[in-house]
Amino acid sequence: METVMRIGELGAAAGVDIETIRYYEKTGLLPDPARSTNGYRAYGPAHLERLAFIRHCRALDIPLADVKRLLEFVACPENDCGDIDRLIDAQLARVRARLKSMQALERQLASLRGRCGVAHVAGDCGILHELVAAARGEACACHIEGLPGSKKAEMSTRPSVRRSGA
Amino acid sequence: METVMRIGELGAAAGVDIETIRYYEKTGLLPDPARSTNGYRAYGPAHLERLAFIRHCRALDIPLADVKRLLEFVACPENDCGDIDRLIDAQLARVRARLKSMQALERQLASLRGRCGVAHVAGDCGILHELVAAARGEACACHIEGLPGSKKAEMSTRPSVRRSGA
DNA sequence: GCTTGACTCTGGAGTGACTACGGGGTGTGA
DNA sequence: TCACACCCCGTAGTCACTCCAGAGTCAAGC
Repeated sequence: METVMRIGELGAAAGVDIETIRYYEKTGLLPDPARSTNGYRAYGPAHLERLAFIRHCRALDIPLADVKRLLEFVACPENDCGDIDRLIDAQLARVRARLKSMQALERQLASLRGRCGVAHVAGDCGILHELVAAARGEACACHIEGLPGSKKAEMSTRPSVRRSGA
Repeated sequence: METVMRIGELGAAAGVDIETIRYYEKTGLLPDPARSTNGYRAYGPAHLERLAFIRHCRALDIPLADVKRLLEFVACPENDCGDIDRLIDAQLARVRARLKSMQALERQLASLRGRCGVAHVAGDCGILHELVAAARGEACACHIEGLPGSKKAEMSTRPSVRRSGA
């Protein structure tokens, strides 16, 4: 059976960019594969399984450092798994906190968007007025209920953005 | 009136780290301030207002590039504000998409966590079993309803993590 | 006058998880 | 022989900060 794959095939099989695969290798998440005579990486099914595991964890937003720890548990099933519990708990807590602030965010933006329906001049734009007023600390529709970011809410002095995942 | 602030005072007034202020200056979001004879930055109330505006936008998870555009609208109120609408709409769409996937994520993790209650050995850990099975593409409790990351959901081949904001 | 400590300056590097690029080598079908 | 797709490697860029080293400034206390 020809279970040996080159990097492009592995990537296609797992739905992962080849640059990402090389990145995982470089950072020690994927073991160095064998090489064909021409120097091409030669992967087997074990690599595919491991890569799929990593991507599943990443889909769960588990940081690579934690994925690494989980992989160690997979490799050493005799270890105590209390750490796994704690790891997942911590991840769940992170996600829930983030979720809460995202929901607040959504309410704020939805409220903001309602301010400006028709095309006109920026000087009259309700959105812009609202943003400026909010920055001044005046009462604004989107800060009705002590939302994160109002000035120093419990969540973060440090908001964070990702570029749109599309 | 002594409305002139040094960077530390501005930071304290706006609740922003001074490194962040310098970063905003370097990237052109905040104009270069005047300097005292000793070379220290000297800020006025306009800087504080602008900084507060930026932070409010960032609390709404608006990327700095978009904040820059909003600031241009603030500076030129005679411009057409249709772009503001679109900008906020796009931001709202981003946030809603992200929210949806976060909710799915939360369900997945919560379901995962339920698999392993008592401390034992990793080889028997339900969480680990579930993760491995899911990576294999087998039916798993957390993928009941076509969630992102299952293999190539509409959302992203590219999950993304932030370190916990605490 | 000297020290201490808090504050400021600059430039540069590090973070996480990729993503992109440049310049080359390899393999295959026409 | 050629085009073209694939692969190699190393490096740099992305975003929004965050941290650091090494140096200068300034007021208060001794």
